[in-house]
Amino acid sequence: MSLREKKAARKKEDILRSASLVIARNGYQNATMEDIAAELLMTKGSLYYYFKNKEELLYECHELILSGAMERLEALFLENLSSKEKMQKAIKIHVDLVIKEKEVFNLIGKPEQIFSEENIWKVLQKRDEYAGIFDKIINEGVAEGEFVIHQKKMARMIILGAANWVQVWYSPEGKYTKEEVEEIYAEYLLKILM
Amino acid sequence: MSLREKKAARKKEDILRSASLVIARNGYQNATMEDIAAELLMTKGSLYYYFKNKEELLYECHELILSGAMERLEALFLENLSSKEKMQKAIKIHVDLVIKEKEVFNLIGKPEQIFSEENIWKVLQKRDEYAGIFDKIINEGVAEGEFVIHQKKMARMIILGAANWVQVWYSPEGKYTKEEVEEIYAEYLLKILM
Amino acid sequence: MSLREKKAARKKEDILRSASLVIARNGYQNATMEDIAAELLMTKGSLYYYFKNKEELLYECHELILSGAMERLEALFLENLSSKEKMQKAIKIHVDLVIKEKEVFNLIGKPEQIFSEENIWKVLQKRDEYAGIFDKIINEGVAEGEFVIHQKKMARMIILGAANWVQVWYSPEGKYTKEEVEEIYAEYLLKILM
Amino acid sequence: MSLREKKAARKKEDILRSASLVIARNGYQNATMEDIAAELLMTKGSLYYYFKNKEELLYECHELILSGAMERLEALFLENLSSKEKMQKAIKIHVDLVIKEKEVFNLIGKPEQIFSEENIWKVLQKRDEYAGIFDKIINEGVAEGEFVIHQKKMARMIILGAANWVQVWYSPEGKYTKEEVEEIYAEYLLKILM
DNA sequence: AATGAATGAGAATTCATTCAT
DNA sequence: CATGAATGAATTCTCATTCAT
Repeated sequence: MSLREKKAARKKEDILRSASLVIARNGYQNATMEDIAAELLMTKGSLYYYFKNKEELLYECHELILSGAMERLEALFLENLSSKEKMQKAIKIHVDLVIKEKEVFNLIGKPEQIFSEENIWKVLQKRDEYAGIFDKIINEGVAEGEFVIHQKKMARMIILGAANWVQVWYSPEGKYTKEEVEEIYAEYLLKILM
Repeated sequence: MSLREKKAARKKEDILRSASLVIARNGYQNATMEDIAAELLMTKGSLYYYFKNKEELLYECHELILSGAMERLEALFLENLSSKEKMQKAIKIHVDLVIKEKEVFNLIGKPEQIFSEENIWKVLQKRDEYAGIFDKIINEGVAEGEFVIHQKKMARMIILGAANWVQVWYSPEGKYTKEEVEEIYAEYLLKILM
Repeated sequence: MSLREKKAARKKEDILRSASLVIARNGYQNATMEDIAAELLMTKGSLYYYFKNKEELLYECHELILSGAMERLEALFLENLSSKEKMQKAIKIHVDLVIKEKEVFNLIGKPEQIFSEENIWKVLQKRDEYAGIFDKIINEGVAEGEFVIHQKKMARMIILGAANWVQVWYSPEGKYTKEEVEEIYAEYLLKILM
Repeated sequence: MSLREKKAARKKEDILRSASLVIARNGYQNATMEDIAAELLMTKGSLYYYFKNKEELLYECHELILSGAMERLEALFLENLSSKEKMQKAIKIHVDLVIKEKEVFNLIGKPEQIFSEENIWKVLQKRDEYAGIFDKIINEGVAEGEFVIHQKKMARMIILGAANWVQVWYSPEGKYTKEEVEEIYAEYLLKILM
């Protein structure tokens, strides 16, 4: 990758980060290309130099954020952890993600309303991969007798669903710090698996 | 209430029901007044006879659905039930609601993006009242020693959050019936309180 | 057709007429929806009440103009005319059309640059039908020995092509009146068929 | 002309040739500077080193193509040909040009929609010069008794107009070769002058 | 000479909302 | 009451053009 290309790649990431921010603030539909550009002190025209259209921009946001989170999750398998510990850490990572990326993450919920044919299945696939990591932890835990649960998929849905909701009520000015929330969620949600 | 008023009130409810449907299908932003009217074989102009504007229409949808659910929840206190039983039934009612009203219910999540100043606090208030019923059950359960939990609010958030997420993945064509989902959720989520 | 519908149909025609005018003046690509609306003292938003989009609007322009001309051409077959006379009258009608509708007519030339998949073949079809009337006159004339020509299609192309070009140079302020042009074209182009 | 200048001049011609191609394919308005540059494996920014703007580029296309054609036409006067022969050859040259340069040539039709004040009259002038060659052949033919025609200008309009239209329908995959079309057009159009 | 990047002035289109009838 | 019609503000996207490097 040449210097030029590196620079361009960095710029693209900058844009994605700003976009995430604006989208998190206003919601996807309410975030206009103008808003996103303004955040970067650019003009909206310039965004189209880097991204073919708004959907593409969003798609790459989604990709960036989810990929980052997946890396963190996968790293858990390199450490020497019990399934319980793995799941607790995974929950914390997920809550962290949800709080930091708010809206962008939330849109995972109803991609059909946002993405077109060509992207939708890639989005769903990525989401499945992401969820798959949690499934893997649950399966391992069950296999090793650490977890006792029959409806494994359902348990995963509950865990991720509960954590996603944090986005809705959490505020840094609130009663709990992010770390406390992570801690409590990790503890309580683990109960479901026991 | 005169006959005329009664008729109007019934019409209003019809509209709200159609609106819920369309919004659940397409999402709030994607549901146009035209779509909503079309569902009722009306023209969009007519909607404005009954509702001041789109926000108002949505607000009343929200009101209608939540009020209905609250009635059902409150009825639980008239029966002679243990806290566990109450919570299980409450969860089932909530999951039922979430599945049936999908999007409309979901928008509870980010009212700031949709409602204006004047409505927002009323919406938040209603939501608090709704959540308050779950809090009440939890509090009673703790007082009576049925539940063992310290972070009571957080537990309630987890329960409602997890249940809200059902909206995202549930499909009537899927592996589980609505009743099975309700059953499993009620069972698993109760673990959090024990 | 109810009164309402008649009114709407008339309005649609008004719009088409204005659109033709503006398109004739500026060319299709340069004629903005705003321009077209302004000509009618409307706002561009209103145009979308009557036409789904710009292409649709243009398509109907095309349809209207060509249909009108075809009626006039077909009427020739009801009169008792020799093929020569028919062709002369047909040429006059065509020149009249070309002068009056300038650009709108011209765009027939390269519909691929303007119309999308769904409309293009309808446009081509219509164009073929139109040209078919000239073919019919030629064929009859040849059958009856009035015309002597081997490459019949080519002759028709020459006649219509030559007449289409009038659009480019004709000006009401110029040396010839419309009627004179029609007369001379009818006379000279007939030579090709003899 | 220095070596540098020669190189630049050659590059300019390359660009013009590519531009002609792209414009012929897509039409002037649809041909973006990007498209034209891409055809040459350049970036659009570079085009502005050679041409002031898009109009200028088009203007020079026009100039190049018409000048080339005029040279070929003028060469006819150096041969020892009858007026009939001259006109037939001229028609063939023109048809050849029309087929090869399609769109670029066609835009001669409505220069007002494309060129600005400063260029328009130069364009019109060039066009008149071009047409003037045909007029000259006609005048000579009439003077020498080879042609019999009163409305000489009109006859020229018919001849050029008919030939211009070839652009619209001709396809190399069609029934006739370019040479056959030229032959037939030359033969039939000559009838007008007799 | 060439290019990557940015810009800004439109253009088409959508849609909540209004209003006369 | 209901509707057809009109509006205008907002939004996405396009592209010729510019300019620092």
